[in-house]
Amino acid sequence: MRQYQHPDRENIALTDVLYGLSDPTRLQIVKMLATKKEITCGEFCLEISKSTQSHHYKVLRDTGIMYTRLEGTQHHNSLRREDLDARFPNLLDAILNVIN
Amino acid sequence: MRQYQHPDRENIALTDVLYGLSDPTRLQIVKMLATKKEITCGEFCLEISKSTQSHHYKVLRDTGIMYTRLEGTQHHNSLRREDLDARFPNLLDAILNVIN
DNA sequence: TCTATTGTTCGATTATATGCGAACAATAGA
DNA sequence: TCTATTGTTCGCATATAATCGAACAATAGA
Repeated sequence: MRQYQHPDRENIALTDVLYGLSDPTRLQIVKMLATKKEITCGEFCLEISKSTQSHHYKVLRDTGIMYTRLEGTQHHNSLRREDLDARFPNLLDAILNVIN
Repeated sequence: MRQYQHPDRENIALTDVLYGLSDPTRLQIVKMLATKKEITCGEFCLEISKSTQSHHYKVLRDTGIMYTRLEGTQHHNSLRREDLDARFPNLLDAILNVIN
């Protein structure tokens, strides 16, 4: 693979984003993404198989939540905060601020 | 049936709410609920079968998004705005304010 | 008591989602 | 060139979701 297809900002759909965030593992990933500029896949330290991790990364990319930049063998992931804030003001903050 | 089981405020889970709102039909229902105090099932005027409607109502009740009050043969539905705002400040507003 | 109204539940079908191991692809570095 | 590292894709199994028609339950009103 050379590069990923990330949806343009205007093509990010609310229901897709809500779906993307409705899985506990993916919400956990997003919370971690919110704390740093970029995180590589390995740094998430998830206790699930690599293929399942890849599945969740793909969902997050496809729904427009996460951006993945390739550099060598590593994938640097970041939260698409500006795009999400522009499309859905306050949504991400409201979700990230929830105390469990 | 006599009455429905609605989750208590403290048992409403973020991922459940996000899942509940991630379906276009359910999001549409919630948007309508936000415009009135109560809406009966029939008043939603959805173009899907009654059984599918009931399924979505059940999801919205089970996830803590909607409250259903029985009165005669009609079910009066309302958005659990106070409970949702208390659990997840600004979340509902952020979602309802999205312009499509 | 009978009938219409309102909405749910049941049973089935089809579609999506989640999860895993194994195989694969791309790159970095020895 | 060979090997280790990083992460994806494939193929499959299982679970969950969405949808429908038909049957059912509860109530209101004639």
